[in-house]
Order: sequence, then C-alpha cells, then structure tokens
Amino acid sequence: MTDAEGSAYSQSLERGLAVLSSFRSGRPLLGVSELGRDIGLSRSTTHRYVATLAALGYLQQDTETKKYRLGPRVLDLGFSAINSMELREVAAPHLRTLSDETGYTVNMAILDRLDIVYVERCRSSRAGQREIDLNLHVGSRLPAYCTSLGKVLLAYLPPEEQAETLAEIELSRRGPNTITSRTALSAELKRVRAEGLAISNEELAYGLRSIAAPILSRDGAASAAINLAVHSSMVSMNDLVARLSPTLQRTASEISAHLGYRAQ
Amino acid sequence: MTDAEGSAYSQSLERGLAVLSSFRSGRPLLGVSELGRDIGLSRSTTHRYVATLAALGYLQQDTETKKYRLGPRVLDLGFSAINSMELREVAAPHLRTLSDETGYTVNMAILDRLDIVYVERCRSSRAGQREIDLNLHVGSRLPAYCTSLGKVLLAYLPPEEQAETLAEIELSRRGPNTITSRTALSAELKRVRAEGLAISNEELAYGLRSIAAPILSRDGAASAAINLAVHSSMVSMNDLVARLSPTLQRTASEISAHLGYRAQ
DNA sequence: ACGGGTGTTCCGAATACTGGAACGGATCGG
DNA sequence: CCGATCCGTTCCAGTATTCGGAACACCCGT
Repeated sequence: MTDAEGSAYSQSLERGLAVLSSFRSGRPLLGVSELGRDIGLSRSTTHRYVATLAALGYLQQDTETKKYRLGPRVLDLGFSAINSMELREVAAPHLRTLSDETGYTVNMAILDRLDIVYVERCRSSRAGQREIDLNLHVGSRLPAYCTSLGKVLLAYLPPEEQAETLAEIELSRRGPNTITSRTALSAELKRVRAEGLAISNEELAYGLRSIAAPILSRDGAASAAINLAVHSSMVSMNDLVARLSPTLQRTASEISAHLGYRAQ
Repeated sequence: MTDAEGSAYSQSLERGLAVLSSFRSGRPLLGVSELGRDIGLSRSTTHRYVATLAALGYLQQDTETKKYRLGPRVLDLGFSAINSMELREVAAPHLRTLSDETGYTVNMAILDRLDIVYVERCRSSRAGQREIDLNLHVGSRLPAYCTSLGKVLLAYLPPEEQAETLAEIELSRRGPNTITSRTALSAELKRVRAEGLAISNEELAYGLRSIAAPILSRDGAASAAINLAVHSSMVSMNDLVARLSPTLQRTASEISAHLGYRAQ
C-alpha cells in the first residue's frame, strides 16, 4: 500500500475528513467504535482523529453518552464556502427582487459533478401559498439531469466535459416527465443552450414546474443558474414561460453583467 | 516538539484543517505559497495537503491562476452540521409563524464559547420594511455579551462555566449601550435568568433593538435562543417588551416543549 | 460475577510525513 | 531578448509521526 494515490497525498487528512463526513443527516451522534467500523480503522487510530477534531472544535463530545456530534466550528467552514462566492453576494438582492415581483420561490444553484447544490434561496413572500418544499435549503443537492437548474448548468458545460458528465449520469425516473434517454437529454441540452432557458415540467417530481436561466461569468461559462419554481396547480406551463421567463432571464442577465460578463 | 498536545493528536489533520480554515471570507482564492506562509509550513508540505483536499473535493483549483478555492464538498459538512440539529427542524415552523405574526425578523442562535452562531433566520415578510442586516445569515457569528441572544445563552450556563466564560470575554464598546463592566454584565445575566428574557437596546449597534428567550432542552439547559430584532425607529423599547415579548416567550416555550422540556 | 460493549491510554514498530533542493512555467523589468 | 523572481509541482532520504494491538476502566444486561 505504498502509494496508491501518488505520493502527494496525506493519508491522515483523508481519514480525518472521512470521520467528519460520517456525520451525515440522520446520524448526528456517533461513537469511536462505530466510526472506526465505518471507515475501517482501529479504535485507537480513530480515537486520535476524533480527539483531534474535538480539540479543534469540529466535534463535541456528548457528556452523557460519550459519543460525538458535529461542533459549531464545522459551520464556519460551510459558510466560508458559501460566502467566498462573490456570486452569492451580488445575486442576493436581485433574487429577492425577483421573488417579490413574481411572488414565487427563487433558487440559485451551482454544479458539482452530477449534482446541483443550492447556494441561495428566496421563498415566496406570498403568505398562505402552497409551499413546494421537498425539504430544500441552501446546501441541498439534487440530481442535475432532472431539474431546470441542472439542465442549464449542464448545457453550458464545455463539450468534452459535458460528454464525460452525461456518460456518468444514471437517468432514473423521478417524476412523470423525467428524461430517461441519454440522446433525448443531449438534444434537450442543445435546445437549452440555444434558448438560454431550461424548463422542467414535472421531471423531478409530480406537481413541480420550474424554469431556469444561466448566470454567465466573464469567460462565458455558466458559474451558476437561477430558477423560478411553482406548483403545477398554480401556474400553467404556458403562463410560466410566456409571463415569467422574461423577468427571470432579465434578472439572470443583470447578475451576469454585475459579475463582469459582456455579451458579444 | 515531541508531544505538546499529548500523544493522542493528529498533526496532519490539524494542519490540513488549518489549510481549509484559511479560506475565510474576503480571501476566496489562495495559492500554495500563500497558505504555507500563513500556517508556517514549507511549500511542499502545504502542497500535499492542498492536493489531498482538492482530490477529495474540498478545494478546487482555479484553472487560470492555479490558485485554490473552496469546493462544494465543504458545503456538505456545514449543512450536515446544521441539519443534524433536530433543534432546527423542530423550531423552523414556529419561527416562521412568529415572524409572520409579528412582521419582524426572527433569529435562532447557539453559543460557541464567546460567540453566538446563527442557525436559523426568518426575515420579516413585511415588504418595504427597513432591513436590519449587518450581513447576517445562518452561520454568522457575533459576540455573545452584547446581543440579546448571547445574553440569554450566557445566563443559562452552569455557574462555573459561566464564570470561566465571562473571564475570557473582552467587553469592548460596540453600540451606545454596550455593557462594558464585568460586574454589570454578571448582574444583567442574573436578571435575564430570573425573567427568562434578555433585552438588547442598542448594545450591539446603533439603532438595533432586540429581545430574546431561551429554548430549553430536556435537562433544563438552554440549547439555543430565539429573538425578535427591530430597528429602533420602528418600535419603542416599551412596545417591544410589552407587546411582543409574550409572543416570543410563548413560541420559545412551545419549541422547548417539542424538544421534550417539562417545566417543573 | 460474568461477558461484551464502550471510550481511553500506552507502547514499540514502521510507515507516512517532512522540507530542502530542483524543475518548468509565468511574469516582470531592464 | 534576457536574467530575476515569483509560482505550482515533483523528488528524495531521514525521521518524526502515525499505527494498531494490548490493556485499562467503565457501563451495561444477564
């Protein structure tokens, strides 16, 4: 096991982060033995990582059970990540305006391999409205291929990268209209790229419609995408595209412009 | 340098996390040399950590500048942290209701040593209202001693722990009414504990008023606090306490009850 | 009292880590 | 055009750091 990953690699760091990553949702409290079993390390080794993480504030030990939970220090990391995006800062006020003007929920997401990751979210201020939730919040992940945000982001990938990505995607059915054929998806992405607008009509889940537009950076790449999400009982597809897409696209262009993008 | 921290400590993990932590707000793009200088490591050693973090998706290399930025993987960590709190899930709907009822911004925070960390935030839906922002969002930190949330959390600390914490706090002036004497703060905390309500009248910043109440867990400790924040031009102090504190405290009690707290 | 679970500590062995040196590229100013 | 100087990256031998088995103290249900 001399150098499987190349010599420029820190085993300890990888293992320590593996410990940290074991604390996903649904497993908030973990013990040393349990963690060791998960990762495949002895209890003593695991304990050293855990102790280190605890000393640094990334983990906290529960005084009763002696098990560990994530510490507040971990929040810092996550939010440095979000805030290090000038993107988000620039976009936030535009998104709020868009949400207020339309009365619908607005989201912004980036692409991480096959997933999209929500980085900003403005819920509709319209009280009493049927909420589309799915337990979505900043940081949530969804598969790219069946969301309007994801399709925009995929569409603007450089050709080779897009091909590689598409090859990895597993096109499982998620909603009534999920695209399950690779050729159909490829064609759809071409269309999205041409129009600068992606539409998802119940591709992710029943009752869920959305349209999305790209945020373009200085070099013309899509660094993020924004969408408008509505419940199908509230807005028809025609209405969504005809009435709301201009506003959405205008907002996207404004944000792009603020980020230094110049249309040629 | 044999064992400064005790033998149960992983140097590599600490250093790797130090690399990650260097990416705070305002420094989104860092190079290997720069990082090495910050932490006090050679470029080669730093590079190994950086390469490891990049391979795992915690960092991304900018193709142009060859510098590194935080990767989406870091978001996962932060959000596992937040979501691993049943606290937050239980509280969210109550906070939304409270915000809708009152029309003001509602926050929830926990204590991390001398700071409070926001873990949930419901902005006032009342359009056009003067926004109190200070660039606050989930994950933001503020000093505990000059915020209503912080004073509640400090007030409910076990006596010894409270004493230790107070000893560490630096009481620098932040707003017109910041408490800058340790004895005054101690007396104030006693009052807060007795009343179950903390008030901050321009202690953190000019024009900022808030009241906060504790969320109590099964063992009677304050696991979090919630507040109502208003602009001083909008609501008088009397109004805030007389009209809004009952609603705030009721909401706090409801959340506490949901978490298993039983008043005796 | 027992067996099996836990978190924790200790230790010698060994391996994964360290940092100086060197390479290749980019960017600068002369 | 050319050194000078920064950068990220790779290589390497020496050793500090990490490894995991064993043992301890503790808690539990039997």
